[in-house]
Amino acid sequence: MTTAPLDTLDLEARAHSEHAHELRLWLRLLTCSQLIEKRVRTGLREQFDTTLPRFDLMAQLERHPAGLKMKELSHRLMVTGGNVTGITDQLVTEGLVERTEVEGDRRAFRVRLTERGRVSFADMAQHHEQWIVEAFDGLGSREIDHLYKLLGKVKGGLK
Amino acid sequence: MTTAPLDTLDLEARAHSEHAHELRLWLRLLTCSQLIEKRVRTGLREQFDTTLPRFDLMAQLERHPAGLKMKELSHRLMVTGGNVTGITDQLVTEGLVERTEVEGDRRAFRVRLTERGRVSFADMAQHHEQWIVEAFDGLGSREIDHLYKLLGKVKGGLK
DNA sequence: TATTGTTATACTCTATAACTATA
DNA sequence: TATAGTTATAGAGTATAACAATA
Repeated sequence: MTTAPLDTLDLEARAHSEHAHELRLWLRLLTCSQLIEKRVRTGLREQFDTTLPRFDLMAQLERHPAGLKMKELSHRLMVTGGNVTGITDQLVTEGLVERTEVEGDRRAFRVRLTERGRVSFADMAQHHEQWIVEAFDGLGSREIDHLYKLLGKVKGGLK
Repeated sequence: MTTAPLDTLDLEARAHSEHAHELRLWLRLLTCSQLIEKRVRTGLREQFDTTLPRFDLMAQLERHPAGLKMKELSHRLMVTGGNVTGITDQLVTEGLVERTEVEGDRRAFRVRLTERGRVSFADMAQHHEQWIVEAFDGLGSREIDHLYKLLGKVKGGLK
């Protein structure tokens, strides 16, 4: 049984009612996520003059060297198409990604990293990894695994 | 031991490298958080024509009937002062919160819910709770507790 | 007709820094 | 001098809807 803190100094000061456990869990999940995300955003901005959505887009492309269509990117990044166009435009301007033709469908593009984009991403990813490792510093590897599995159950229920 | 999925359709397609476990955990945490947050934002917008930051501010005030100073709100909501002023202004205009004087310090205000704000918040909070309960539907109460504790460790390491 | 992607628009949230008033 | 709060600004991120080109 978990005992509720009487009060805290952040978002978690919100839980009450009969479903207090679910609410507290959500607020803590949100707080953790926001704190880590804030650290990542700050790092990306200060050290690489870029943003999280741009990093995320490049990360998707790094996993798919052949490239991804705009619509696929939109789906994976969980944002609407117009936004992907905007972010892609920026990255194209900076020479980090490129639009290539899709044979058989002249409406679509396949977006992929340029060589420069790959080099740039590798550099950022290395630092990004460090920030994340630091964020979970307090957990042992079994706890990391366990947390991963529990969140998998959450994620599965959300689909 | 957790086995990495070969590929997924969302942000989690990003993990690699020697610290793959930490990275995967972060991406899953982020995905869960984003999905739930998206549901909450959509619900607040569609059913109450409001936003998450506004809801969060009101939630803080509901926990502190005597009111909170702008600076305290800023700290608890993890945003800078200017933003709190903006959101508070909106809520004051709509008659949901009010600024009251702090005796002994004429620079400061104490912001608190109006009666109308309390009623409005209670309504929103009820629906909000439902969305959250649904989000964790797949978990048993012991898993909820366990997840809460593990995230507590994460949170503790971030401070 | 449906789909891919772009454009245009508007709005929310955010950080930063300069500013006012008070301590 | 320091602190509480506001104002002004600029930028990031988002959703929506109308649009063009192609399927």
